[in-house]
Amino acid sequence: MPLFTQNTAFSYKNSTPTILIPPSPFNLIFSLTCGQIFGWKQINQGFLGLIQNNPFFLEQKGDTLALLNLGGSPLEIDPLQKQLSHFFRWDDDLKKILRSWRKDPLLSKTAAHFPGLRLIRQDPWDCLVKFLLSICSNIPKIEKTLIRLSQGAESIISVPFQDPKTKRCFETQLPVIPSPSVIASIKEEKLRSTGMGFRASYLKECSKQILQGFPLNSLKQKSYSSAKKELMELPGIGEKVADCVLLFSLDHPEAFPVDVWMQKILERYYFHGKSKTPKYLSEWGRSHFGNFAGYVQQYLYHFSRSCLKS
DNA sequence: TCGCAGGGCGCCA
DNA sequence: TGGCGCCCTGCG
Repeated sequence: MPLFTQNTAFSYKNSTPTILIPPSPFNLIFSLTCGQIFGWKQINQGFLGLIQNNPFFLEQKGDTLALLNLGGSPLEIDPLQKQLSHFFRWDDDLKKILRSWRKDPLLSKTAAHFPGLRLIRQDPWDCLVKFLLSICSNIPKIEKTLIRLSQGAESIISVPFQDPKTKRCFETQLPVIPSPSVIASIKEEKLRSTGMGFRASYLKECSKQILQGFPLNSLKQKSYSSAKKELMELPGIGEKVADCVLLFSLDHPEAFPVDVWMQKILERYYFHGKSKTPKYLSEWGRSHFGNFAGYVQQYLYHFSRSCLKS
């Protein structure tokens, strides 16, 4: 059985949203579609997804953010504001970060392309699982696997939704990542049958190690290099996945994940087309761009994928 | 039918 | 240290 099911179809138009004033600059669409997070469903200009396993519908209208809490229990505005602020890293001074890019023509260009793109602070276990599944994969495939995994673990959340334009009602399924203890108890063959293939052994072994006391959450308090070293001792976590988990969930905004898209744009614009290894580029990125190299990475990554496909 | 892909790993030179 | 094949799956 799903953990949570609404009795009546949720209609955005007939519901009263909570209005929040996000800091400027902030852009919901860029922040949720730039590739740093999986599992959010875009419905017209809004998004349906989970924050700390509670379902929300978010829609930005100019300088305000309309938010509908689709969870069972009502939430008060102050804790909600804090939750959103934490999730979207509204505590980062993005204006200051962007000002420091002025001397770099490429960064200035990307900042103009995606105004208000913010890093998101995800749950560490959630983030680790999703980036483990991203190894040699793509977003549609990852999302299918997440649905099957949470269906198998009976942790899926179903939200009936009425499209405000077409009036059509449909059920949206939002996958909740099963806990390490649940995943560790699932047979590897069953994990494989969700479509994750060879990643199943990585996921199961990571779950076991976390159950045995691997201090995932406390890596926030460690230095970037020692946190990364520890993370890479987990099976299936290499340079790139470790940097993604550090950047998107463990409060290390200096992390600089380098995948094929980042490699392409960095070699082209900073190394005159000369070939460099991902490890070299990741270290270069951190030392060249400094404490908030992760923001540079996200803007360059999104720019590379959106504008340099050819 | 086959090659490929938003890595990681183990093997080998 | 770097190059290579393999790992699952889905897609063109």
